[in-house]
This record gives sequence, structure tokens and C-alpha cells, in this order.
Amino acid sequence: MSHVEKAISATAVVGAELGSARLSVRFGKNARVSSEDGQGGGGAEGAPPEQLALIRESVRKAEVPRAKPRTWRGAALAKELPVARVLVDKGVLHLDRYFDYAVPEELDADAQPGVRVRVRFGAGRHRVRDGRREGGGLIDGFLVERLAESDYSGPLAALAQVVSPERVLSEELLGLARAVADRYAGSLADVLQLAVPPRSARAEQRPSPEPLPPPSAPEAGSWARYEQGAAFVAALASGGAPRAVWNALPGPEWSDELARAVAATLASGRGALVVLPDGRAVARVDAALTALLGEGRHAVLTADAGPEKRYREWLAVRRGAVRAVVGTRAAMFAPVQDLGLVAIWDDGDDSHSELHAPQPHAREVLLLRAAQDKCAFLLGSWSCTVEAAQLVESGWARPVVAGREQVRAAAPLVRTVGDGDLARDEAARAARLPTLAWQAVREGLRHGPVLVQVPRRGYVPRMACANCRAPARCRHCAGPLEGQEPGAALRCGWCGRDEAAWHCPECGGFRLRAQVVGARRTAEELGRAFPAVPVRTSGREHVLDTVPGTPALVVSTPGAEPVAEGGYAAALLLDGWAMLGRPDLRAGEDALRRWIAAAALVRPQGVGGAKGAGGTVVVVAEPTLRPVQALVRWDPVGHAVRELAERAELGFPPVSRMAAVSGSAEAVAEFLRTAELPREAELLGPVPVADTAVGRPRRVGAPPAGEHWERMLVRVPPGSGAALAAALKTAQAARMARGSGSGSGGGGAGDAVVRVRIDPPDIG
DNA sequence: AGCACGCCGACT
DNA sequence: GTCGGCGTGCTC
Repeated sequence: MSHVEKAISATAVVGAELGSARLSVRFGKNARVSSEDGQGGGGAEGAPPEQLALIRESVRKAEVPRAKPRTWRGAALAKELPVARVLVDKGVLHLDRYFDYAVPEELDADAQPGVRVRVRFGAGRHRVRDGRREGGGLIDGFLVERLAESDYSGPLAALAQVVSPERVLSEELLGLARAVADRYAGSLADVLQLAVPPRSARAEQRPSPEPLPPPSAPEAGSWARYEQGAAFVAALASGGAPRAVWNALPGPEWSDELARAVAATLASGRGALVVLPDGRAVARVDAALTALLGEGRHAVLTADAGPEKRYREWLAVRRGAVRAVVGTRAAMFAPVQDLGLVAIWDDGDDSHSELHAPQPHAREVLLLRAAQDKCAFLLGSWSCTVEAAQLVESGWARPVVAGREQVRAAAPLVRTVGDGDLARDEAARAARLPTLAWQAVREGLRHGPVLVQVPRRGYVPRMACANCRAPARCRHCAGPLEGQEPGAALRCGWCGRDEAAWHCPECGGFRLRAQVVGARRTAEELGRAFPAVPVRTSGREHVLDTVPGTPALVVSTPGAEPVAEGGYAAALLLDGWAMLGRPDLRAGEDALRRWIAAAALVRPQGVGGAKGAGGTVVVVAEPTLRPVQALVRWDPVGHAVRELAERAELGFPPVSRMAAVSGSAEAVAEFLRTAELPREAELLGPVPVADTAVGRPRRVGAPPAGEHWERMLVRVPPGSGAALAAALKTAQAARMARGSGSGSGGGGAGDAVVRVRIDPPDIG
């Protein structure tokens, strides 16, 4: 034994007897020196520390059946509740459980449930040196619970550090994170990474503002336009927990209405949370809340604030200094105290889907929150998703809708131009634009700005009936049929079966067409057709927030439409085929949602007395199609209800639940062989997953460049979703055994990487 | 996933 | 004897 070791060993023994005064020595440099010092230990004088430890262990074991922390050989540990249950911050599923650590006395005060800690966590058997266990590196974690005893039979390592005494992880947030992890077959650590922002010491240092007393309850305002609107707000104000799916009338009032729902909840003494799809929507509700309640009552949580500011706002919420939150999807986990209302606006917008594992959707997270906290729930949209319709159909939520006369008063006039009109219309051929559309634009420009909605680039062409445009679907599982190139064999995008003899079940047609649209060029030509009028564009590159109420052509891609002062005089929706042609279950719903989002910015048809002053919308799409009819009638709820009925009939989500499993063919097959799926589970596939193109950034869920992946879909009936997620999670955790790399050929022994995605969005 | 332990074969 | 191949299993 070296001098250094002797010294340290002695210090440790003394420290153990004297208590905490010496503990810090062990965390110092000296301890590290000893650990690097070869195979020390077996000295002559006295028993080495680890033997002492073992002796005491065995003595205690005889006395107490359950383990107490022993690592420190009885050294100074917290006197009360000396065991800390820790969630180790690693997203891997087989570490998705708690680990117990001993709490040193000096960390006792700070080591409270909810704090961030650092612990030694490593592999293999640990060296026991100097009475202290080593191995593994320091990793972050959350202290979840303090206990008197551990149910772990081995010796416990000690907490290395309490990162800060701030108790960031409340019991409610932990419960929510666990529910989300279970729902999405993900790990708790992954969800917590989404739920708790990274620490900023400076933000923690700063005191949060003093909380304000509850405001008085607001007037119902424009909620009075809805049949159940005023009652809903009143229920919030009186401390109730109503659950509503709110089909908002077109126009700009929605943000004020959301603000009033928040204010009513605050008035009841509870907190409120609103999740919005993008920064522009957040800014509107932020402004509405400020107008209604003044500054200081709500926090804004968005991704584009810097990390320090973000954490500061988050802390103000966590500390209860601020009771209301508006933000984008990351705010869905905001730790609002005494939560009274969760609200989401426009749940059909795909930015509500989290990009990071396990990719939870804000609507689903808020549903879990509403159930867990027994609070009010409000899902609002100009449009209506099938999920929203299902909440009403199942009786879980009540509809908040306006009567037909209110809808007529608020909505623009909608007219359609179909393929037939296009073909017949000579002027249209020349201008690539139907007369009706041309007239609507010209007339609109006399009264104000005109919105032209054009498709985004990059949609996937899909096969449809050349005659009636109905999407071509597989006769076995009703998945979308895809043709590699025109004339080539058709194959189902879900189950991979070839379809040799397709015919259209709608009209009996047997010819197919791939859908292609040249609307962008049409819009450009439209601009040229009105040379005296300014043309502004809004799209992914530059998104305009607002445009003045003066005549102009405003060309925009879906989702980027600026709000026009006083509303648009007219809108031209040119992306009909592109939207309806997407190989997606949601194609119809999505098209309708985007049309409605644009049309809701147009003046009501009845505005003003003057002829032509009312707003007009022209949609270039076949008028017999269901989403087009729903737009004309302004009936997104009816559309969603019908879609829902159809999905139930065909076994589509959200009536059934689906999971996608992708990876190499062998990995996927092996995974599904070992997974103990629910009896009712139905396997569809496999189908190839699109390879990552060379030079292209790898998309989420796409295979690494050069690898060929396959995807299987697992479908379960209603009620089996939780069982499916649990089975997939278990199988994923057990997936340590590597793929059968036994000797076949060269390298690349299949590392059995498999991706599991609950509610895959691109189902076809 | 890391990463240490350990059980065998070749080497100073 | 001892170094080091990678196969196996654990992480409080």
C-alpha cells in the first residue's frame, strides 16, 4: 500500500467515525489518486476498508432483512430517509426504472424530491476502494423520492452531487411524464427531457415575481355566439372542469375567446395552459391576454426564446409566481400549479407533434393531463379533426358550436371550380385559370387584398381513380396503393400486397392517374394578369404576419397566410388536387383544414350593404368531393364525424390504434417474434421504408444512409392501445440480444436497431 | 448502450 | 507468468 493510500484509507476510517466533517475529503482529488493507483488494497496492517464494509454488511443483513445503505460503511448518511430513489437521465428503455442511492448527510438538506442530481452510474462490478464505490461516470438524474429503506439487496452508492436545490420535477409532472411514456412506448427519461428545460444557474438565481391575486371573472364576450359558450366560461370561472370541443367561427375573435377562457379559470383561483401551433398564434393569444388581464399574469413559453429566458419563465410557472401559460408544443408540459384548464388550438396542425422521442402529440398529452389533474379541457379549431370528433362521439367532451345563422353571418361565400369546368372553359385554358376564379379575384381586388393559396412543394404523388379521383386503396387492408411509375404494378403502402386487377369501388373505373398540379405557375400567371396590383408572397422563407387592407395579391402556402386588416376581400384556393392527392389518411381532413384556415381570414359574405363587399372564396377542386362540399357548407364538424364513422368501419386510427415498427428486415421480424403482442393485434406488412437519398438530410424515422429498412404496422382494436404500447415497450427493453450475426459472411453484424412509433403520422 | 469481468490462447 | 481477444451480463 502506498503512502498516499494509507493516508487516505486512514482518513476514510476516521471520517467514518467522526461523521460528515471528513466526508468532503473523499470527494476531493485524493480519492481519485488512490483509485488510479493500480491494484492496491491488500495491505498488512488492519483489514482493508472493503473487508470492513463487508463485515458490517453481513452483520446488518442478519439484523435487518431489507437493505439499508451500506456503501459508506456506516459513514455519515442522512439520519432520516437515507435512501434516494433516482431516475437516471438516460433514454434507453432497459434503464427505464429507478435506482437507489445513499444520501450523504451533507446533501441531506438539498436532496429533496424533484431536484436534479448527479450520480455514479456505470457498468460491471464496481471497485470498492476506500470505502467508496467507483466505476461508471457521473451522469445526471432526478431525485424522485426519499425512502427509509431500499428494496435493492446490494450495497448502495452515494449521491455524488445535488446539482441545485430547485425542485424542478413535481409529483404531478412526474406522473404526467410516466403516463406519456407509457402511452407512447417511450422511456421516462426521454419524456422528461421534453418536459424539463435545461438548467441555467443564472435563471435560478433570480427570484420570480410575486404572484398576483386572482382577477375577477371576465364577461363571456363573443363566447355568447356559441350555444354552450357562455355556460362553458361560467363553469370555468366557478371552479368547474368542463370538457369541450369548440368549433370556432371564422374570423379573428378566437384568440380573445381563448384569453377569456384562461381569465375565467384564473378567476376561479386555478392555473391555465394554452398550447398553440406556432409563434404567430402564440403572439395573438399573448396580446389578447395582455389586453384582457394586463402584464404579469401569464408566461409565454416558446422555443425561440434563449435557453436562459426560457428556463426563467418556466421557473416562474413552476414556483407558482405565474398561473397561466401560453406557448407552442413544448409548453404542453408546463408545470402550472393547481391546473384548472388545458387548451389546445388547431389540433390538426402537424406542428403539434413533438419531433423528439417518443414523439407525443400535444392533444394527447393534454388529454392525459386533463384526466390526471381532473381539470377542464378545451380543444378549439376553425376546423375539426377526427380525434376531436371522437372525443365528442364518445361522450368525453361536449361540443361548443355556433348555430347555422351565426355561421352564415361569419363565413364567406364559397364557390367551386371543378375539373369539368376547367375543361369546358376556353378562357381557362388560355389563362390556365377558370373564369369564375378570375372574376372573383378581379372583383375582390376592387375592395381589398386577395389571398391566393398555393401548394407547398414536395408533396408525394399518389394513385387515384382517373375518372372520379377516389384514392386507390388496397382491397385487403384498405391501405393506399402506390405505383412506382405510371403503368408499373401497384402495391399497397401498408401490407405490401401487389394489386394486379384494381378497379375503382366508387365508380367502377379501372384507369389510374398520378396526381400532379401546376398551381404555383398558375399563381404567377395570375400576378401577371393584374400588373397594376402589388403581389406579396408568404411562405416558408418569409412568413408575413399581417398585410394592410389595401388591394393586393397575397400569394401564400398553407399555414403561412398573413392576416389581412379588415379581412381579405376574396381568396383563391388553388391547391385542391395537391392536398387531396397526398398519400395520407388525413388528406381530406387536412385539405379542408387548410382551406378553412385561409377562408377564415376572408370577410364574412354578409358584410356591408354594398354589392361585392362581402368576402368570396373560390376553391379549384371537384365539387363532388366530400371535403369540398364540407367547405361550401362550412361544416367541418359534419365532415369529421363522417370521416370518423368511416375509419371505425375500416379499422383505421384513431378508432383503432396503430404502431409502426421499422428497421432492417431481420431486426423487425425478430422484434415482432419476441414481442408478446395483445391477442387481437393484427400485423400489416412489411413494406420498404424509403431510403435516405445521398446528400439529403436524414429525416426522422428514415434509415441511415445505405441501409434498407422495412416497416411493419401493428393494429389493435379500441381499448387495446395501452396493452400494445406496453408490449412494444417491454420488447424494446428486452432487445439486448443482438441479431443473429452468426458467421454469415463479412461484417455488419446486424445491430438490431428497431424504431417503434405509436400513432405513426404518415400511414397512407 | 457502455463497460468491466473473465475465461481461454500466444507471448516476453 | 501475463497480456489481451471478445463473449456475457450488469448498471442502485
